Amino acid sequence: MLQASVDIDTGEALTERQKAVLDAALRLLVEEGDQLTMTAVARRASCSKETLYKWFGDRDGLLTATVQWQASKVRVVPVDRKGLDLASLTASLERFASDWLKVISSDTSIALNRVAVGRAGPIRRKDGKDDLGAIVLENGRFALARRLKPVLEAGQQAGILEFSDAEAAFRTFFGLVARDVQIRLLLGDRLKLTDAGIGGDAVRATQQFLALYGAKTGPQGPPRVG
Amino acid sequence: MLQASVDIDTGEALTERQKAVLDAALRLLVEEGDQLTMTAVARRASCSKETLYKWFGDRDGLLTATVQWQASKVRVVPVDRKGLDLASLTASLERFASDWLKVISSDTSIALNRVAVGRAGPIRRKDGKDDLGAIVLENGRFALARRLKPVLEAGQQAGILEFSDAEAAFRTFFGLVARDVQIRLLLGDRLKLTDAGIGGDAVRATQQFLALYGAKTGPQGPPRVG
DNA sequence: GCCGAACCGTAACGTACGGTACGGCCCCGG
DNA sequence: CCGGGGCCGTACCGTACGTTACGGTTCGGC
Repeated sequence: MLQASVDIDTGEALTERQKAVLDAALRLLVEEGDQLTMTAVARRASCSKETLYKWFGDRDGLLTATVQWQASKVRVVPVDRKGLDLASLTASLERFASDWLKVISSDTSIALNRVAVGRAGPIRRKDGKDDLGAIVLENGRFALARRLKPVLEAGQQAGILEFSDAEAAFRTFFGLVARDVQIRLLLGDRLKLTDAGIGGDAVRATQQFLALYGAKTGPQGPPRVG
Repeated sequence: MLQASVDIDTGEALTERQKAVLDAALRLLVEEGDQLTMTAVARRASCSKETLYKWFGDRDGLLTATVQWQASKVRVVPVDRKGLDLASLTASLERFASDWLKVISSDTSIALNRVAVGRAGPIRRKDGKDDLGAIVLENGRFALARRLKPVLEAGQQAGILEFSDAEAAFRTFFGLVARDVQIRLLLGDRLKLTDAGIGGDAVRATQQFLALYGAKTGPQGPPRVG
């Protein structure tokens, strides 16, 4: 059968109607998890199953398009590397930490990660091509690394941070921020994250990271850890 | 219909034959992921489906019993709190970190977490009772906390560690050890963890943890972080 | 040796769901 | 006004799989 067009591109060429259908699928995914059916999507989106199959090929294509559609909705705010000092670096790191905690604790992220994890089994992908897990990883953890690493390197060049491996530094920051939150949420733990709690965690993680990677020769000593 | 006996107890009262069946199911789970069928389990275990249903009630019961069976296989090695010094505490923490990394990177753990995550959707469990996610969480992350917290508190009483909240300290250690490993593996990332790499990560995480929570008034200063 | 219980192997049933076909409606170019 | 393409709604098909039923076999107790 002919491949649907949205199977290959990055999901940019979508009509408004198609976006609405994918939004409906996304909402359904959040509500019902992986066992959403094509019939349910068609009913929720007020479209016919025939249209779904024409647009997205099969159930896999619909799922992939939905994940890519959600991924395309998160956009990056670049950080200016000019006039970087400890205060602005701290603020940036806290911002990253707070944003990341908000993302991984959101219903949408949890639902998407659930379906991607569930489909990442050993023998999936007969064509070996799409792979939801790779998409989620690319737009989650790796996207965060791409955004954060320039900040870390700028901090290094400004003499505020000290590390030999930016990747290792990033992964430490990642661990300090996320800790056990994501796996607990994915496993269904009723973990309540308030805005205040997220803010406090962001501050704590940032302070811990600075304590580990802050330059000892800087204008001031490493901040205390609470 | 009558409830099967193993549905309610902790999985202790299992015959050897039943254990063999669960081991077969476990192997199949690792190989094929969540889409293992009752027929496949019966064939692999050389037993009849009727027996499976008599013993475990339904597919859910078989899955639950399998997860509990695997959980019951990991046993705890208690740590002696006598004669605790920095060296022995460091060794203990490195041991915990190494063990934990080995666990979360094992095929069995990945497969079990996959199925538990996949089944932890919003509306699962009509009876609201079993919940694979809770079982995995209880025997994974929370079991680790129960084992590690006494060590941390012993370190605190020995004047080696300083913290006000043992739970927070544990979660930081957890984050420093696991970082992004588990979510990447669950999402299908081909992350290769060698024994040497695990050992190095355990040392690094332990040093970072001691740098953050080591008592500043101790016999020696906080160790340097590599 | 005989009986019943437990169990194996397999066939059969029912259902849910992915995927397809078809009739009808709307809209747009001619 | 007419024809065709795109889409909706729905009925339909095929299959996979959970679940049940049944005949045959083994085994422990008497």
